[in-house]
Parts: sequence; C-alpha cells; structure tokens
Amino acid sequence: MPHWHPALSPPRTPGRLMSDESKNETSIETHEAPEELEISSEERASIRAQRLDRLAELREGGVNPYPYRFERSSDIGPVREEWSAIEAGTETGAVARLAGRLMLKREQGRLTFGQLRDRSGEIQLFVSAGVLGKESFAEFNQLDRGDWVGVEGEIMATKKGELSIKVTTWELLSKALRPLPDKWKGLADVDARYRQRYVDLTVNPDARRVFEVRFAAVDAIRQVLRERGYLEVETPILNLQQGGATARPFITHYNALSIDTYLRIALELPLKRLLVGGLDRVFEIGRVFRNEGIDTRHNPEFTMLESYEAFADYNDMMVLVETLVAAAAVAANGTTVVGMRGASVDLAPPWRRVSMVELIREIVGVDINPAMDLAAARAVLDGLGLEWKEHWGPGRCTHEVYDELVEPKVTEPTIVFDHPRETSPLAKPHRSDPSLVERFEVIVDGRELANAYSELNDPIEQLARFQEEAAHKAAGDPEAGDVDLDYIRALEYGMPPAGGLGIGIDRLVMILAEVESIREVILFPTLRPENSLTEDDFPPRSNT
RNA sequence: GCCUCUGUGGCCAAGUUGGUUAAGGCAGCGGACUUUUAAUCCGACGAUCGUGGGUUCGACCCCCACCGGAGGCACCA
Repeated sequence: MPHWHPALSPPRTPGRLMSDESKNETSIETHEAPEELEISSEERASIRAQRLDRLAELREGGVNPYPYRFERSSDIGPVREEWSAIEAGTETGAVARLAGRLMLKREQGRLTFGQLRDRSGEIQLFVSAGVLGKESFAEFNQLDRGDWVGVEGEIMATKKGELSIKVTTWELLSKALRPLPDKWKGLADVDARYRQRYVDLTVNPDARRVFEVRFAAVDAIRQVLRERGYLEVETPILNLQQGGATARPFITHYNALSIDTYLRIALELPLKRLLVGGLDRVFEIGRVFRNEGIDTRHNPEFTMLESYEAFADYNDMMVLVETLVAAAAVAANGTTVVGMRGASVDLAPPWRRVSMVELIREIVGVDINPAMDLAAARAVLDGLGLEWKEHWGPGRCTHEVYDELVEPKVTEPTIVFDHPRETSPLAKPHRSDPSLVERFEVIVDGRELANAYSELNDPIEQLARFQEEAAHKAAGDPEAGDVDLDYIRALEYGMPPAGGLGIGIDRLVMILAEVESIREVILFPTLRPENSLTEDDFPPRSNT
C-alpha cells in the first residue's frame, strides 16, 4: 500500500497552475536553443509530448491535473435558459459555478474568451487579466482546447450580447493529452468516428443529435408501455437452447458448467414464460446477437423491444405499434413526419393495413397463397424468375415473393398481416384460415420495422412446430431452433391468450434520425480489430 | 466469401501522360492585441504519403500481397 493517498492531498489555490521558476526555464530555453538540438524535431513537434511536459510542470507546481470533484451550482443549459433575455453589457450580480470541456479558446491580449460545454449546453467564459490577476490569467491561457475545467463567476452579457461567465476562480479538472480534431470540420474519417466515438461525440454535433434521437425514442417507448401497465423485465442473454427466431447464433463456452451456451437471438421465449407465470404485461428492451454479416442495416449485436400482453391479439398489437412508433417520433423530433430519400413520410396512425396475399397481388400482379397447390406455387416463382427449394411448401413460396418483390417497394408505414403458417412457428393459427397465422409485420422504407403475432399457446401444436424446426436443424440448417421442452412444459401449465410485438430499435432510430447506416445509431458498432494501435503510441515523457 | 472505391503530419485536405523542395487550412509553438464568437495579424516548426515487396534512372502516383475503412453483391428476417 502506498503511504500517501492523493485524496488526502491538501486543497490548492485554483488558478495557481504554473510556478515562476518554470516560466524562467522557458525563457532560458529559448536563449539556449542551439544546444537543444538533441531533441528530435519530431519530439518537439509532438503535441502529446508537449502536454506530458505540461503535466509534469503542473505536478511540480503542486497542482493535481486530475482532481476528484468540483461542486457545481447547476448544469450549463439551465443557466442559459434563465438568463437568455438579458441585454448586452448587463452584469447580473448572480454567481454560477459550472464545469465542462473547454471547446474553444480565443486569446485577446489581456482578455481571453472560452467556450465551456457540458451535456446540457455551452456558455462563453469571459476571462480577464484584470479580474483574475496576472498569474491566474496566464495560467488559464495555458489550458488547452479539450481540457475539462470548473469555473466560478458572475453571469453577465458582453458588449456584443453574448451570455458569459466572468470568471473569478477556475480549476483544471482533467488535462487532455491529445488534441481535439479540427474545430470547424470536426472528425470526418468514419473509421475514426466509430472507433473513437468519444471524439465523434465531442466534436460532431450530428453524432450527438443522432443519439439524442435514440435516447428520446427509447425513453418514449418505455413511458408508453409503463403507462399501460407493462412491467419491464430482464431475461437471460446466455441461453442453453436456440430459439425465438431463425438466425445463426453466437456460441460461447461456460467453464464452470463445461457447456457451450448460445447468446440469445431473440427475447421471445423467456418473456412468454412470464405470461405463464402471471406477469400478464411484460416487455424487455435488450441486446440480441446474430452471427451474420455486417452491412448498412445489420450489426451482429442489436437492440430489440419485445412486449407481450395477455388477453390481447394481433389486432391490439397493430394499435400498440402505431402508438409506440408515433410517440417515439414525437419525443425524438417533435413531429411524426420524417424525411426519407427526399420525400417526407408521416408515421402518424392509422397506417395502411393490408394482407400479405393482397399486397403481393397489388404490387407484383400475381396470385399466390399458402393454401394453393405446391406445383402451382412453384410455377408462380418460376414465372417471376425466383428460385425455390425442394423443401419449401406453398407458404414458404408465398413468403419468398413477398420478401423479394414486395417488401422493398413499400415506403409508407404499412401493416402487412396474415402470414403463411409455414414460416411462423411461434404464431397462432388464423382464426378463419388454417393455412395462415395471425401475424403482421410493419414495413417502412422497404424495411421490416416490427413483427407481431397472436401468440401460439397450444402446447401440443407448439411441440409439433418445434419438432419440424428441429428436423431442419438436424438436416443441416444452422438457423433452425431447438425443441425447447421446458417451454412446452410452461405452455402445458397454461399461457393466457396474448398478443406479442417486437420492434427493431436500431432500425426505428435510423428512420427517426434519417441516417442510412445502422452504425450511425449504435454507439460502438462492431468493427475489425484496430491492430495499428500499440503501446508505442503511448510513449512516456522524454527525459530532456 | 466476391466486386468496386478508399487510406497523405493530431484533425481537415490538394497533389494523373510517374520528375527532382509533398500545396493550403485548423490545432500546437513564439510574438502583438481588454469585447471575441471558426477572432485577427506576424513568425518559426511539424510527413519515412496504411504496411511489405516489385517495376523504373526516378514512385504519393504503376504492379503484387497484406492490414483497416466505405459501398454493393452473396449470406441473412
């Protein structure tokens, strides 16, 4: 154990950041420049090296460049709001203590302007040599753009009317060793933006905007569901069996039990077990994992909302999904209207509702349905130039036409209902057509945004459907699920009739934020390893 | 996995019939300035052009391989 703890170090005077000795050293250095040639030019130019030197100076001067806390009077945003109306030249007499990152610094002789930013907003710092005193003023000017600082001072407006804090005391809260990107252009390199999201968020307002949309949308969804009596729950991410969707899973190993486990590909089965247990309205917003490719619409880990409501059916889910999406849009953007490839689309309910078979007829001009003769269904695909596989029935064929030729052409929010029974192993048979299930998808901008069923709660039928899937898996389909016998057992205790809904949160945010890549809405998207970054990029301070 | 494009100092970015010192801006450094707001002005500095090979008298530029990124296809609800 160290005998000295930094938390116990005595408080220092704010603003005393540089000793007179070090100033003298600087001036001597200039005179002795010819003898300094041993410092490599690269080293002298390195901003990081300069800042390491600065850090050492601070410590030698008794200043901790990474102190513990700073007492603030409020966030910056509220100060701006409260005092937005004051006239140019006003001195309010009110004092604020604020903290944030120093985003800009404009030195003006014996006067320096800064821009201080926290999450809530930005405010100008008015830093005058006359107010601070020569020493503290000089030390303030030693701050770098990107440093975190705390300030105290009077709220005032400059001659030009800019709301400012006339700084009387200040304190370095964290020294930045690396410089921020271009103050005007920001960070443009998308690779760097994704890998170093912290920098992206610091300097690119658009990045902040996208995530504000995301947080507001998710928040609104939670709020609507809670208002309706839904309970938010958490279910396992490590699963012993694969189920709830068709997708290739990630497999990992659990040492203590010596078993392989799957990362979940859906939330569905555990949530429906909770319906059995009497938690009659539940939802989870959680990460799911699919071991598939990365593109503008897919990330291997992404966020799903799934909600289940007892005593409801898929018609109720249609109303719910409309409500949720509209609420998310309003919370995020203040309107249900979003731009989409130049056009604008209104997400306000009600949305168009159309059956899959009808929509295929409308858009493709062919009749195909899951009840028709298999040979006839194959002939339709042949006529459309689509390929079919031996084990597909007419239902799968119908779905293929829909996926390939219909979905991409739907822009306006549309509820496409009554899917083939064959492709929906967890949905309840249609109450009036045994070839169909009570299921719908929401399509917006050619993409599937949501998926919902009247949930299958007949244990006998569910077991039969699982066995069909397991047969596919045994035949080599890595996406087919397992027979989840515990789930069947749960159903045998009785699951109430229920409607279930799943929404792809990332895709919803893409629509609301009007961005084209899923990576723009995920804080840390999956990327290949960055093997160019090594410890050599973090040299210690040189001994010159 | 395949195809196309792409990788220039901390950041933005110019640079083609391959030609000698690789523009410019921001940041940083030195100086001036008490009302700036991407402050401005003056000065000096900073790059083995993603990595490794090859072609050539000569390569940021042409060829090959590898690494990273973007888009598309395939795969995939």
